[in-house]
Amino acid sequence: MGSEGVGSVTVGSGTASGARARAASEKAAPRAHRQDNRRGAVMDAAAKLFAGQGYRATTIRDIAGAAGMLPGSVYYHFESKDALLLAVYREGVARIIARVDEATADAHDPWARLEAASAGHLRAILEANAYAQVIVRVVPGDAAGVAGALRGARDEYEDRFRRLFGALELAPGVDRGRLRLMLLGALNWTKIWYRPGGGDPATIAKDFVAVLRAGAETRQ
Amino acid sequence: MGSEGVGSVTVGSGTASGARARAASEKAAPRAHRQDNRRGAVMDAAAKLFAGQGYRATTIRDIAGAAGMLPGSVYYHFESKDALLLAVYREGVARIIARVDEATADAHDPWARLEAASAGHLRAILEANAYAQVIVRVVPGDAAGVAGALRGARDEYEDRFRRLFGALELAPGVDRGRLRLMLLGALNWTKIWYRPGGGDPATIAKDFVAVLRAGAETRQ
Amino acid sequence: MGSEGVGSVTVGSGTASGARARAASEKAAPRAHRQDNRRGAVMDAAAKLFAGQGYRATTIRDIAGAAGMLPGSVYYHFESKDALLLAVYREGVARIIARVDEATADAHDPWARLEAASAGHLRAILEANAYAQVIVRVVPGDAAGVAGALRGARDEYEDRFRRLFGALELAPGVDRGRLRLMLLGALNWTKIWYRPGGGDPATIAKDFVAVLRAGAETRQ
Amino acid sequence: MGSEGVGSVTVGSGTASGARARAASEKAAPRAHRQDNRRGAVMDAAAKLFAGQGYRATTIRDIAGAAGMLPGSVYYHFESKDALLLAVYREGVARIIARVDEATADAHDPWARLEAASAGHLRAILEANAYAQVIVRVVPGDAAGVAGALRGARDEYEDRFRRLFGALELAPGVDRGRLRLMLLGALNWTKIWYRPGGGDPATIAKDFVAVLRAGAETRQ
DNA sequence: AATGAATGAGCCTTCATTCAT
DNA sequence: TATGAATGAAGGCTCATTCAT
Repeated sequence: MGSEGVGSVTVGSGTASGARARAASEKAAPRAHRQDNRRGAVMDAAAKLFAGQGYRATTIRDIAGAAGMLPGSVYYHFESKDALLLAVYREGVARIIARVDEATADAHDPWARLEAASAGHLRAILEANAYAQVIVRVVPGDAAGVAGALRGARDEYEDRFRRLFGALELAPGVDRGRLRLMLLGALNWTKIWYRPGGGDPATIAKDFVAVLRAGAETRQ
Repeated sequence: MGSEGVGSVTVGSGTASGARARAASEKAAPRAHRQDNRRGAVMDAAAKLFAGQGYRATTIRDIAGAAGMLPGSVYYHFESKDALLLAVYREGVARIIARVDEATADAHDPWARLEAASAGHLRAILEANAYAQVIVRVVPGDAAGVAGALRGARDEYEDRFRRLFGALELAPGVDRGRLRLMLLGALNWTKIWYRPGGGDPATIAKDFVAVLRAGAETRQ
Repeated sequence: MGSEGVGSVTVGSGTASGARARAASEKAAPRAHRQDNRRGAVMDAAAKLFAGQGYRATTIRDIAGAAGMLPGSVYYHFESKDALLLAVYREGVARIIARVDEATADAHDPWARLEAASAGHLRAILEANAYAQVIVRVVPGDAAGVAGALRGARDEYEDRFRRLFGALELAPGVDRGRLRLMLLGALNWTKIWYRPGGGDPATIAKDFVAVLRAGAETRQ
Repeated sequence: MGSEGVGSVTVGSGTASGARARAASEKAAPRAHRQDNRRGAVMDAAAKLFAGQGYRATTIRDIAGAAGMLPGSVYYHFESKDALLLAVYREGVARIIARVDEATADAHDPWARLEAASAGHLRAILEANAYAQVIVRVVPGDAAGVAGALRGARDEYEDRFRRLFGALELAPGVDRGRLRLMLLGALNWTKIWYRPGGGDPATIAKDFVAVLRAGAETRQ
C-alpha cells in the first residue's frame, strides 16, 4: 500500500478501507470503468491540505490546484467541500483502524496490545499519513453540514480503544473510561508539540502506557 | 463587570488595569482617562465567540454585533482581527495563570501543588471562562500573522507547569518532560469529551494526577 | 409514447415524422434508419421542465436526468441548449396549430371559428401539453441566440389568428389588429391565474369571444 | 417626482410610495442621516436591468456596474439578490398604484374610472418606468425565496382593479371576475407586442375598455 | 448512441478592512 | 468614539459545453 495514494485501495485489498470509503461516498462510481484515480487524487490533495492548514483555511481552489485540475472539476467527484471532508475523514478512520488492527495482531497480553495500538495510533498521526492527521486536526464543528457524520466516524474508531481497555485488569476503584480518555488525550495532543527527531512515536507510546499501567494497578 | 469582564485578572495587579495595560501594547490608548470599557466589551464578545466557534468561523460582524456596535468600530479598538485574537489569547493566558497560582497558593507538597494546579486549569477551560477556553480551542496556526506571539504566550503558561514538574521527585529513568506533556495533553483534551455533569473538574484532575504519580514513582 | 411524445403533430403529416423532419433542420440525423426515439425523450423532458420552471432555471443536467441519460449525451442530439429550446418551441407551435386547425375544422361561421380556435388554444396551454405551454412561458429574449427564430415561430402561429380575424365583419372604426391582440393577450394571460377546476377552458374562451364580439359589432 | 430616481420618495412626498418601500425592506436605515441615495441608485439600476433582461439574466455585477459601485457593495444595501428584487417589485407596485390612483382621481363615472385606470396602468408599464415594468416582466417563480411575497405585492395591486370592477353595472349573467382578468390580460400582454410609436397607451386602453363595456352591457 | 471526466467562465455571496465624517 | 458606506479579493458552487473513448 503506497503511503499516501488512495489508488491501492481500489483494487480489492484485504483491508476494508477502500470499499468502505467508496461505499460511504455519495456518488457511487457506476462501474469501476477505468478506475477513477482522479477521485483519489482529489482526496490525497485534500487530505494533505486539511491536515496541514485545517479545513477552513483550505480552499477548493487549493485542492484542485494540488490535484492538477480546475476548481469546478472537484465537483464532479464530490458534491461539496463538506462531502469531500467526510470522505477524507472516513478514509482516515479506516486507515488508522487498519494500522491499529495490524499493530495489535501479534500481541496477546492486554497491556501489550494497548501499547502496540498506541504506537500504531501515534505513528499514524505523527508520521506522513495525512488522512489520519485530518482526524486529529479537524474539529467536527468546522463543517456544520457533516459534523454528526464526522463524530460518528470518530466514534467508530474510539470503539477500538474501548475494547482494548475492556480487556485490562485494573485495581479496584479505577475508572476504566477515564483512563482511556487520559491516554487518548495524551496521545492526540502530541501532534501539538511533537517535532520529528524528538523521540520516536513507539517510545512515546510505550512511556505513556507504562505510566498508565502503574496507575491502573494501584488502588486509588 | 461580571466574571467575564476584562477586569482584575492580570498577573500581579489587584486593580482592573489588565485591559488597559495590555492596550498599550497593541495600540496607543487614544486617551488614557475615562477607561474605555468598550474595548473590554469587544474582547468579551470575541472571547465568547472564538471559544464557541473557533477563530475562522467568527466574523468581525459577529463580534461587533455581540458587542453592540458596527463592524468598522471594532477597528477603533484593534488594529486587525489577528490583533484582537492575540489580545484575547493573552488575556486568557493571564487568567488561567491567575487561577493556577491562586489554586497552588495554599499547597506545599509538590504533588499536591500539581494536583491543585491541574484542578485550576481544568476549571478554567471547562467552566464558563471563555478567555481560557480560547487557548485550548484556537490553534496558533489559524492566525498566521500572530502565530508566533500566540505560541509565546502559551509557552509562558506552560512554564508554570514546567516549574511544578521540576519540584517532583521521580523514580530513576522517568522523563520529566514527557510526563508533563502527557498530563497537559490529557487535561486539554477533556474539552473534547467533557460534558457538564459528567464528573467535576477537580475529580478528573485528581484522577489524572494519581495515575501520573504512580507512574512517576515506578522505575521504568 | 403517450400524449406527450413527439409523434403525430406536425403540420400536415399524419405520421410520426415531426421530430425527424425537424431534426434535419437542427443537425443532420446521424443515421436515418431506426428512428431515434431518444431525441424525443430529450425533447419531452425539456418541454416539461421549460414549461414548469422556465428556460433559464432548467439545466441540461435536469433535462438529461429526466430523460435518463448523462448531461454530455444531450449534445449528441442537440447542438446547444438554445437549439433544444428552439426545437421544443417549434414543436409547441406545430402542436398548437394542429389543435386549432382541428378545432376550427367543423365550424364555418367566422365567429364560431374564432371561438373554436380560442378554445383549442386555451386547452393547449392550460391542460397538460407541455410543448404548447412552453410558448407562453418562455420569453424569446431568454435565449439570445435563437430569439429571432423563436419570434418567427410564434408569428407563424399568430398568422392563424390573423386569418381568423380577417374573416370577421366589424362595425366601422373598429381596429381589427387591436382586437386580435386583445383576445390573444387575454387568452395567454390565463396561464397566470388559471387553476384547474376554476371553469373549463372552453367556457372561458366562449366568454372572451362573446365580449369581443359585442365590442366588435358596436360602432366605436 | 423624477421619472426614475427613488430619490424624491425619501423626502416626505405625498405618495405612500417612499415610506412603504423603505418600511418593507429588510434593512431599515437607522436614521436618514445623509439620506442614503446609493440605495436608491442600486434599486434604479436593478429595476432597469430586471425590466430589460429579466431577473435571472441580470447579475449582481451588472447592477453594481450600472450603479457605479463594486459587486460586494450591493450587499451593504440588500441582503441578497432576491431581497433586492422584492424591494424593486414593491416599489413598482407602489408606483403603479400611485399612477392609477392619480389617473382615477378626477373621474367619477365607473366606466370612465376604469378607462383612466387602464390608461395609467398602460403608461406605467409601456413608458419608461422600469419599476412598473418589472412587475409585468418578472414571474414570481423566478425568485424562489421571495415568490410568496412577490405574489402578495401583486395581489395588493390587483385589488385596485377588483374595486374598480365592483362599481360597474353589468348585464345579467356577466361574470365580473372574468371580465377583470380579460382586461388585465389584454393590458399586460401589450408589453409583448407594443412598440413605441404604434398607437399611444391611452388610446389602446380606451379601445380595450370600449370593447369590454359593449360586452359587459350585453346579456350573455 | 452515449458516457466519464473534465473545463472555465461566471455566479452569488462573504468578509476583513478602510476612511471621511 | 463610533458609523455609514463602501471595497476588492476571495470563496464555494453551478453550468453549458467539450471530447476521447
